[in-house]
Amino acid sequence: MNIGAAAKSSGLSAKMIRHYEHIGLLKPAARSANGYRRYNEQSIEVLRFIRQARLLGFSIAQIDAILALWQDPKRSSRAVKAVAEQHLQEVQHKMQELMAMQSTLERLIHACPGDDNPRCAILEQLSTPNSKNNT
Amino acid sequence: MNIGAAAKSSGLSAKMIRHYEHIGLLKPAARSANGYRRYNEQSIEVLRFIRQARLLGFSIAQIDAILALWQDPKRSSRAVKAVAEQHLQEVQHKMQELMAMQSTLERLIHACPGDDNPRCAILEQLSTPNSKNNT
DNA sequence: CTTGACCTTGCCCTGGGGGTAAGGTCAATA
DNA sequence: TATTGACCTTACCCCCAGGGCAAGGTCAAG
Repeated sequence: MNIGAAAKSSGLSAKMIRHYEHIGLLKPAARSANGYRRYNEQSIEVLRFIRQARLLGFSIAQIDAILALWQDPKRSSRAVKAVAEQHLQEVQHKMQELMAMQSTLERLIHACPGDDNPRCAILEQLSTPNSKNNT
Repeated sequence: MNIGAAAKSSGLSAKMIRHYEHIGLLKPAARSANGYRRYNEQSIEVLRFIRQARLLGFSIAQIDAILALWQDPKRSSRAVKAVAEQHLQEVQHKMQELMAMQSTLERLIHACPGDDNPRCAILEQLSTPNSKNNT
């Protein structure tokens, strides 16, 4: 399997696969006589694993850790869980930031008439930095 | 006022102020005889405006648009509202992605024993790409 | 006169790749 | 046989929104 087929089969792009190899997330792929990267079923499984982890929002560094655990038969599920919990906390932190933005934005949008007049609650809030962004 | 005082007074960093000038979000600041950037009360207001908008998550491009509207007495609040609504949609879109990640992560973390054994629901999910990520 | 706090520009770094260039390879087709 | 088109290779710059650091200029106080 060349990189295109590996990409199609894993759901990653060829660019991502090369990138992951370049930054050390993947071991350098074996090469054919013509220099093409070669992939087998085992490497496809790894690529799919990475794709699933990316879809869940894990960072490359976290995937590096989880991947090592995955391939370590002496791992503890505790170690895996710890990475996932850390990622969950990051996700929840970002969600809270977004929720705060959302509620402020909704309030401002509601308070802005949205007509032909220049008067606009959004601009007024942005130009008065002393308020406390309540909902 | 030099850039350090302007930074302190606006809540931005000096680096951000230079960056905003470099990318054209800010008009080039006036310079003192020694080459230092000079800021007055008007420019501080602009910097504060930008900071408030960044805190709400607006992109630089969006701030560029809102800033132009802010300084245009013939603006319509409709135009401002449109930018805010677009940003709100982006925020909500990201929130939905994060919420999907969150529920899947919570489910997997719950299903992972977190003990000394290698068996781990998280790894099992990541290595089986055919599931549909239900809550 | 020197120290320390400013300021200047310029360059590389972050994450996670996308886009494109310039060129090599391979199988099928005219 | 020649050529076309789909692959593959490396290498470079780009995105966002700056952070960090270097090397050097400037200014006021001690």
